[in-house]
Amino acid sequence: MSRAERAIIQKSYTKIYAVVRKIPRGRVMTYGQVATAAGYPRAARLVGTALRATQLNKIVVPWQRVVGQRGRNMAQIAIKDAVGGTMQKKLLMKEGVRFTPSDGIDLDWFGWTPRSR
DNA sequence: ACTTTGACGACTG
DNA sequence: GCAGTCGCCAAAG
Repeated sequence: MSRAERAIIQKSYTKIYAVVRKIPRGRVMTYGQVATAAGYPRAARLVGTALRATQLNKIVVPWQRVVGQRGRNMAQIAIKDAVGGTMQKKLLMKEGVRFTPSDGIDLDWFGWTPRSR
């Protein structure tokens, strides 16, 4: 493990990863919800930065379960990061998450919060 | 030390 | 529904 990795992990990212790791299979959380649950109410961007770091540092977290507003997938992730054609949408569908015609997710059904089940 | 950027979100017009 | 603005906090330049 490099110094850079430890440095990043030790910071508040740990809280964010902890939250993400708790998301059950087949459920999703929005960036905003994760930020709030981690203790940063309106820092949705921080979550994005944190998840980005996990990929660069090969940290294992179910990042595909973190989606944008209303469950809408961010276009860039779907296309870009497809390291091997693995898109977030595909991964989620594999877990049983269903998408609306406009690529949205019904958060009332698939959404999850630390205190929901 | 300062500025820009970023897997975002809420609010406004 | 869409475009513009501001807020957040950390990393990168």
